[in-house]
Amino acid sequence: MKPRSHQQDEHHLTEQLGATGLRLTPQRQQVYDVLLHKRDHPTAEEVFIRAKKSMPEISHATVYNCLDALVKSGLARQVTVDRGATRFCPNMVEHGHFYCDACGTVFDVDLPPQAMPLPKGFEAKHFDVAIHGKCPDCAKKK
Amino acid sequence: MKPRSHQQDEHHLTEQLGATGLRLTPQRQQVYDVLLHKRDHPTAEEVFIRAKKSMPEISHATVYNCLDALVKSGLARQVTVDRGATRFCPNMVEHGHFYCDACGTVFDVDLPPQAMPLPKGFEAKHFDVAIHGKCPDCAKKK
DNA sequence: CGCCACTTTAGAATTATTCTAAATCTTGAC
DNA sequence: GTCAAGATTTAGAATAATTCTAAAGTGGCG
Repeated sequence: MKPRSHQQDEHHLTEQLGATGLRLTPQRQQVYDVLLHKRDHPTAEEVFIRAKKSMPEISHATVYNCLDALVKSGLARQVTVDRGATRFCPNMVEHGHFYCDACGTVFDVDLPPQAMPLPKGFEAKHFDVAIHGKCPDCAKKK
Repeated sequence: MKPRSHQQDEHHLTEQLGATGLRLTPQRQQVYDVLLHKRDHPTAEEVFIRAKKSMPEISHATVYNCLDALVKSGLARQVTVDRGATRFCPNMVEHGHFYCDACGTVFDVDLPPQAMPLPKGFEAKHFDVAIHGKCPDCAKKK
């Protein structure tokens, strides 16, 4: 993976947001940084808690707003693995999610290269693959 | 598809629930009937409203409880297509879901026959594929 | 400078789901 | 059959997740 300088990152963010008619704000930057920093598919609530550490005044609604902005402009994905809270992930490469029912960890998994065969007339914009089961560690412990 | 008599249905229900240590109750029967009757992937709330029509005393919590029971015993699937409410579907054949972002309809789509390639050690129990886009009707209208 | 559109904020409101405690029903042991 | 144990249902309260609202803040541009 190519490393990217902070300036390049910022430029990238501005570009992507701009293309959707949105601005780069300190809050959006911060929320995005949180996602990049620890890629453990945090919930909105977790992002809120982490973001507050370096930006204590940030509000709950802003985090939701920022996450929406990032998702809309293609900088993050929204991942739903179960009935609970929605999770977020900055990995934009086509991939699925494996949810371990035992420990709750969410893993990124590669998607098969060939596309999903859809009936004629359907226009797919986005695929969301969630796999439930046991991760190697928990499978062993069983 | 083979038609099944009501008695056979009931037997099937009892069997499936029994295997999970659950009983067949009138409420569970009713909730299952609702799912079978109109296969439009209703939310728990919608199931509740429909179930009340022929069983007015049924309670909110019971519908959730029954849906859980059906999902646990392999009689229904829980489908998450977006941030909103969870939906339910009695089609247990391996399939994915296409969600039309324009009209909100959820369609069942066949899944490619080959399995998802998982990294070594992972044990998959259940796949959940949600595809977002436009259904043929809405794609035309655009 | 000053307007206008975009954002953020705090907190209220809404929506979705789960919990609780009491009442009811089933089943199996006797 | 009768009774206790355990499962299930009920209404409503409680919690969790998300969205809305109104007011204040920010920034670029004529």
